[in-house]
Amino acid sequence: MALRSISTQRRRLADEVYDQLVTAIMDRDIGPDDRLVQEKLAAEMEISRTPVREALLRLEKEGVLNVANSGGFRLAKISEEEILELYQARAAIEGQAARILAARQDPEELEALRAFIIKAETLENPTTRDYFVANRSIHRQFMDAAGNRFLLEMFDMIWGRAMAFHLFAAIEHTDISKSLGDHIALVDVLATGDRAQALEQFTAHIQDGFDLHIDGIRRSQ
Amino acid sequence: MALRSISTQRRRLADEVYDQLVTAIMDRDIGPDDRLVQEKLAAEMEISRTPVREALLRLEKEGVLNVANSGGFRLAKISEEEILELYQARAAIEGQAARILAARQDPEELEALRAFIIKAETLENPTTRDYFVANRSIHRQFMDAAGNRFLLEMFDMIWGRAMAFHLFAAIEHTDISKSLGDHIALVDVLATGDRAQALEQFTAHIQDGFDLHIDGIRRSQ
DNA sequence: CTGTCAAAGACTGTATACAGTATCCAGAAC
DNA sequence: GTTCTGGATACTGTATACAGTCTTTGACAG
Repeated sequence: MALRSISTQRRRLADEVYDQLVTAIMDRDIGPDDRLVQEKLAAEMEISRTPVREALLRLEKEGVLNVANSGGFRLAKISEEEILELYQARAAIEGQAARILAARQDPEELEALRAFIIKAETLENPTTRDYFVANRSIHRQFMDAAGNRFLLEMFDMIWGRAMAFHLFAAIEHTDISKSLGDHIALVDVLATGDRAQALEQFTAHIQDGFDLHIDGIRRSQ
Repeated sequence: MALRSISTQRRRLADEVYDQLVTAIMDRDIGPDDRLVQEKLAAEMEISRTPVREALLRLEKEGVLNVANSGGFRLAKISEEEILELYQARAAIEGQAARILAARQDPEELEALRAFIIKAETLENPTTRDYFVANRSIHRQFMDAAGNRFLLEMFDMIWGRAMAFHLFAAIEHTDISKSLGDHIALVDVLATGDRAQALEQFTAHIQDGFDLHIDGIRRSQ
């Protein structure tokens, strides 16, 4: 008998702090004007500075936070330029996953993807955030299926940063049914086995997202 | 006029430790059997445990180190499977950069790349490591030219990990002149402006690297 | 009113101390 | 001889203490 270890990885306080900060940022509890100071956060959370410091430095290395010149950390700003770069990076990562999946062309796998998409997009009265979460989970599922841990890691990095930057708050909640058609079409192109075409279509899909995004930003200004 | 800040970022002791560990790994001063213990390293470097801990945790998060079950950190092992994934990720990142460069098709930029390649490959009695470094710097130059900071970040992540894993030690020192032709040909395809073709050729170039690599590993066993 | 200098304050980085947990070993029990 | 069980050991995570640096502010000189 081989029992799995109960907790594969010890949970550190720093991880807890990290998670709390991330959700706080996503929930807009932390805004661009807030200054995050180690001592204050530690006091607030009733722990010592050490784990707080660790979490803050991690977020800084990930590009989510910047050191403020007067000490403390601030939310990093993102420019329109950087948004474009983020989408370009997405296209690179997810396009490659598409190539891999198209080359493999595993019918079972593709069927599972279809099922996943339909399930994920069955939302009642979805908010913008619901839509975002569903969209992300669908795209992540493609990545997961491709089975390359580095690509997956980069995917999470990109989307994590996007969330941190409230990047999708500007997106109008688009028609789900249209999007569903899009995602299913992505599976269809994988089924053809044409790698170049798969890449192209994924890239185009992401490009659509970008256009929508920029449009949303422009209109919200 | 926009003057750059003198010291963009304060240098922390942890960074120093990190760098030392990375070079030690690359120089094989740290092998797969060594156990890295915070206290011992700290004592050896005559500093406290805090910055050492920080550096070790960073390397762990980057996948270079693993926590050993008996405490301390060990070099992470990499499988042949993971090497493939690493190359796939490379293809994704660098292929996208190629698309960007081909789309831009800036003659000056391409000329600069050519010059860089020729300069970088002018090596006398190069060792395997010299070759590796030159190759890396050439590829990085392409990425740099593409001008996407996320792609560049991922590039560094991938190559950093590759170095940490001694991934290129197995590669026989191949004929530089052949490789030079290859790299110049990469610039040529960018000059045509054909994005799909550019992607294809970069991917093929990286595939060649992979084949060589696997071959090297197989032969060294 | 403006510019300069000094002192205070705020925060960080580093060191050290403390507590908890997992591992390993020795000796007892069978 | 093998297996179990304490206890010592080793190492980490967290807290706290200390020292240095950067910013800001206030007073004074021009």
